[in-house]
Amino acid sequence: MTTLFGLCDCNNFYASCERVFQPGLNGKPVVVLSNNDGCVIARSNEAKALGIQMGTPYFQIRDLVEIDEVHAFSSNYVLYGDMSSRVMATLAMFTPNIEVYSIDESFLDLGNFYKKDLHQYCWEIKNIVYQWTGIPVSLGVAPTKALAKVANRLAKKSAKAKGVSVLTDPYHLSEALKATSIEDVWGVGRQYTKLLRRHGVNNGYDFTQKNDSWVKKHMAVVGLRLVKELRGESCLELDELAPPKKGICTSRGFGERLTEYSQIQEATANYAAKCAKKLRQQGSCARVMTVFIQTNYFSERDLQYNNSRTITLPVATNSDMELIHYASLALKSIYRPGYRYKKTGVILTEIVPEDRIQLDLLDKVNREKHGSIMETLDRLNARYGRNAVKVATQGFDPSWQLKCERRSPCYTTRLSEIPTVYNTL
DNA sequence: TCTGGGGTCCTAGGACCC
DNA sequence: TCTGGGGTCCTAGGACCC
Repeated sequence: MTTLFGLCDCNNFYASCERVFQPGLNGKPVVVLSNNDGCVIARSNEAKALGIQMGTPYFQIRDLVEIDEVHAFSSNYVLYGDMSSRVMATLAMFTPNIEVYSIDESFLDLGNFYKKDLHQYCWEIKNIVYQWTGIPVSLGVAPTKALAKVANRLAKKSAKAKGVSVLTDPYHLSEALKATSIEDVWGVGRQYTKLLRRHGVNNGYDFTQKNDSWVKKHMAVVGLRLVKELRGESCLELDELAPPKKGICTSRGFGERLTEYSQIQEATANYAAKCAKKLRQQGSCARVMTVFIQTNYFSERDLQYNNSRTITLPVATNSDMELIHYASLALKSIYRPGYRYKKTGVILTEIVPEDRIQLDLLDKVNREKHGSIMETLDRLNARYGRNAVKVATQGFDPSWQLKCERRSPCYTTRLSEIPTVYNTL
């Protein structure tokens, strides 16, 4: 059976989302900033043309923003998540099988579409997605996932392609690989680029000429799979159902440096609650929790302190109350006064389906009650907005909150301003 | 002053067991 | 004190992705 994959990628996704609701910014340089307005994580083509690099610290371009040369937005993940769902739902109409690979990318199974005029079909997809969502996309089509990545990159870069590139015949495929620098190949990061260049591999085509045992020796089985994919042998299937996550992490830098335990505890409680919500969304519970705290490692002036604490819970859980309780205990054991803290985080592992948790005979928690409280809480928050209802430990102190001075409104989802608080456990 | 956050997979090496 | 091999499990660390 011959395989054929499409890779659909939203162009400059976050920047495009912002522009959908401010069409006046079309044709102008737009950037989206990371949490805390730290650095640039998305750029419109015009911003790229100005030479703004991915990861540029915001303060280095602030002057341009202040004279309106560049339009900057704080990241608004609620908006991007919702726009993403719209794009993916539209794509799903064009193929029976789709793998949502990331917030802005999907693989499409086009295995049954060999007979179609693929070029024409891709244009249709691209146009409909734009018409229905306002998001411009690029499409690459090829016999394997790794080659679809190559095709997609070409679709975006080449002036001739204008956003669609179909690579099915061997000549086009090897030309495309020759035109792809080795560091632009999917799965080849900084370390492997150095290694491969040392061995005379400068582009995707050179890589396909290396023999299997050399690749296996230096890049393990992952590298071997990749090189086979680039030669046209499909090794990576389409994964339609995202498997449940094996680790869940919520961590963020604070808007300002914090020194007080109470402030850091409040932030940590909120991250624990966020993790609990992610667990409930995928129908799982977690048994092991790690809490960490860090000072600012960029600062040469500050005393540095990093520590973490991992605890195993008596029974796997996804309750806000319980996870906040243990997160506070863990934090208390590693918090030391006298430091200016920058960041904390909560990591959950040993994740199990919620209907298969091992109960403990000595368990004192009323799990049924916790379950129904969480269900009610999720319902209220879905209706009245994020954190309309929360555990008291999560508090009201804004000092740890993210800096996001340039956030756009959540145009597509509802938010409420009414806070209600309960406290239990 | 100001530098993101959240994941996956693989491997090597140590501890431990028979 | 020296003499072995083979298996499993766990952890830390490294590589990558968006």
